[in-house]
Amino acid sequence: MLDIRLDGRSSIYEQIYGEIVRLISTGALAPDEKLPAVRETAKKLGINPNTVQKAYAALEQNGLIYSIPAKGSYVAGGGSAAEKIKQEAAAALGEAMRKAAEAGVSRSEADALADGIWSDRNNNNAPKKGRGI
Amino acid sequence: MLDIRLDGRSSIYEQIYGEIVRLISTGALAPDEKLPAVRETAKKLGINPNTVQKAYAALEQNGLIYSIPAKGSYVAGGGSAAEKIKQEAAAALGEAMRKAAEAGVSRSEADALADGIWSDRNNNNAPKKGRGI
DNA sequence: TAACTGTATTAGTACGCTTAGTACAGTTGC
DNA sequence: GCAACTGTACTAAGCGTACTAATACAGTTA
Repeated sequence: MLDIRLDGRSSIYEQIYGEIVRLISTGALAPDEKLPAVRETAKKLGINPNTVQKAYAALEQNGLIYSIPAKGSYVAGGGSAAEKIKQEAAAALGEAMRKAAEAGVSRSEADALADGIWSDRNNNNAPKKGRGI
Repeated sequence: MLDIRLDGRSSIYEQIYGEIVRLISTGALAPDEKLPAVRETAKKLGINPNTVQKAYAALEQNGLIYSIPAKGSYVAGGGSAAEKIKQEAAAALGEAMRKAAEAGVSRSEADALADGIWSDRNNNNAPKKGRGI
């Protein structure tokens, strides 16, 4: 399930955290779906179970998963996990916009960037506002 | 010149780095203007000169300033420093947009965020594109 | 020559990441 | 009931890195 390559770009537990976040946000992990066990993941990746447990604990602390002792860890139900991830991403986006504006990036330049991200062919949700961003 | 408060939000040299970046991007430090000496800044802040030197070295490595041994450190000329800062901010903005889109943030939601940042009263540069963002 | 400049070296300290070992309590399936 | 699984907790150690400091060096300037 987890497709994690232990390259050195960040710490192991952060990679596990990010990979699970990605799987949740893309829908690959559905709400209330069971995550692989701590020991199983550790064995598959050839790392210490404590490292995986650290990632799971961080996920639970952020409300993205919930764990039941002696049963397993599960994706937070009701879509709340994906919603939290989305809210955090939106907050980070706002912060990046603020810094960009401070550095002199104009709105039309931000427009051009967004054009490349939210390309028209995939823009199938949420109606446009009158004047645009 | 440098208005730096050594609060614990980040390391000292990073705060010095960020403060100089801010001064350059806002135009408070003009191209080819001389920066305060390493020892002078260190003395004013009550820290070790090496800490200031580390910030200056990072700034030079990123092309934002240039240093001449035994003379001083200067803001990169021709506006290239401010341009670099702007480019980096734009790159960071694009990355935040990519992550936000992956997490499910719609374009109209990004629109709303941008409305709060690039508010109309300050939008005095760069013409709008037809369709917006 | 004296006072300044940036630069380099070395070292101490602190912190984070990871591993390892051990243990506990609860659930599940036979 | 028992064995095998589950998450959880704790301590200890090794390792690498980040940060800061103390010191010394070499070059420029007046």
